[in-house]
Amino acid sequence: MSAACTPNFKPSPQRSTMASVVADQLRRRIVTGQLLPDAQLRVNGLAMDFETAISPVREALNRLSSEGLVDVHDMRGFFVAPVSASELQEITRARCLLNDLALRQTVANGDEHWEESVLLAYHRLARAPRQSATGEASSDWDDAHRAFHRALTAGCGSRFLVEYCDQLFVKADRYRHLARLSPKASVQKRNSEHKRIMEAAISRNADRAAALLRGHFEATAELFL
Amino acid sequence: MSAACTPNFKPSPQRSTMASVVADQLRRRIVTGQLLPDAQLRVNGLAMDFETAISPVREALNRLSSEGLVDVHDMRGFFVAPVSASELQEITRARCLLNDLALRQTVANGDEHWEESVLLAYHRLARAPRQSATGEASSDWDDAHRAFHRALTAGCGSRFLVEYCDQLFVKADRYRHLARLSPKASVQKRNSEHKRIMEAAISRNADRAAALLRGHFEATAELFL
DNA sequence: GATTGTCAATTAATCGATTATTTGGTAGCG
DNA sequence: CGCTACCAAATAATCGATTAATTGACAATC
Repeated sequence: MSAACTPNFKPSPQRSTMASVVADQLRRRIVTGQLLPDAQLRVNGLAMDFETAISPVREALNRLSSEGLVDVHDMRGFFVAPVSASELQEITRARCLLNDLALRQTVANGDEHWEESVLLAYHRLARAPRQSATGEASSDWDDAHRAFHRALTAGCGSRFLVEYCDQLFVKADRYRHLARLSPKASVQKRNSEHKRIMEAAISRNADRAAALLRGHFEATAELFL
Repeated sequence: MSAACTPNFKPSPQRSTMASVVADQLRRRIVTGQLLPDAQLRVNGLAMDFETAISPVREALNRLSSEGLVDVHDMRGFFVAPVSASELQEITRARCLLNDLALRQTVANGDEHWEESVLLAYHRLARAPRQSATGEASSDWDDAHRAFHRALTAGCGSRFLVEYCDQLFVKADRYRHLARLSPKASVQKRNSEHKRIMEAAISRNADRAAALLRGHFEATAELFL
């Protein structure tokens, strides 16, 4: 809000660096599958695409490397992180374990504010169009989806647990997008799953919420496998 | 092994980049408390220290930023991540939760190879001198300590869970080092704790191992608080 | 006296060029 | 025919210099 209202006392200096912009863009492209697994990320080409020099691109790639979306091989360059069925199974397993843990803590400890934030996040998700007019996946929906899952676990009291669940969400979301790109992909409406999860969580039914969430994760993984 | 035996067919090209070396060095300095929390990391100064240019230093700092050891503020530079009692409590809590989970999975699933690796890691830890002749903390001991804790959870079958436990270990280890630097620090011998944890784990007593591990984490946190 | 505006010094971010390394192809050799 | 050594093109890593932003000191104003 402040940014929009501030009448630019300082002559609007760059709000963010080129490196940050490039990192955000590349992260999105990797997660949405625009950049395919194992693709080599040539610093020169990317610098031309983004109309910038190579240093900011390298900085961006170095950030993504610690997030696990990009692999660095010293003196050989940067590559989009590979995918595999076994990794997806590991991700799904870890998601089940960690989200189960977080959700139970949350259901036990969550306050009114948590309840409201889950309800709000669900509302926004349900309202967001899943694909844009052109049939492309909507990044608004993606964001709302992520925010909903984050809200679910956010009341657990451990920001690290929330953070790890979120990281796993992003990794799993990449697989979801990749599955969607495959020709035999079947687009399924599954918003009712989110609704049931929300209702179980808010009514403090930990066992039911955890089971639903687990099913939700496994169904997502099935799309790819 | 292969590196040592190879008679340098290629004229020994650089095995690693400057950026990787700097990143490793800085990580160690931050974790051991040589670089104090909130300290500003001036790229120019670091480049002179490491006798290199600013680009590799910036690359290293960008990698560390995604690991949570360094904070980047666009256009304001890089800073050593701050510490706080509340963060340590969150770290400890998350460690207890995740290691408990991992340890129970491991005790249920771990095979012979896992047992042997834990025994070996303990042996190396017990043998490593805790401080060098000059009284400085030994990085060998630190490495062995980390390897031991990693080995404990490594049999759980989820590489992500192992990874997250390891990340939390590093964060907690920074607090341990910082506590050690304080004048009123009391150096305690606590290797017997590791021994008991190992024994409980190998004898597949999940409850006992988990309880000991929890106590171990909380005792470590107490040093700082 | 506190607040705001200006300016120089400092430092961050970016750039273009240079150096070092890998890769892929080809010739020489067993 | 397969293997190794060599070379040239491609590309990764690094460097030094340039540009852009912030910080802190100081002056002007309310």
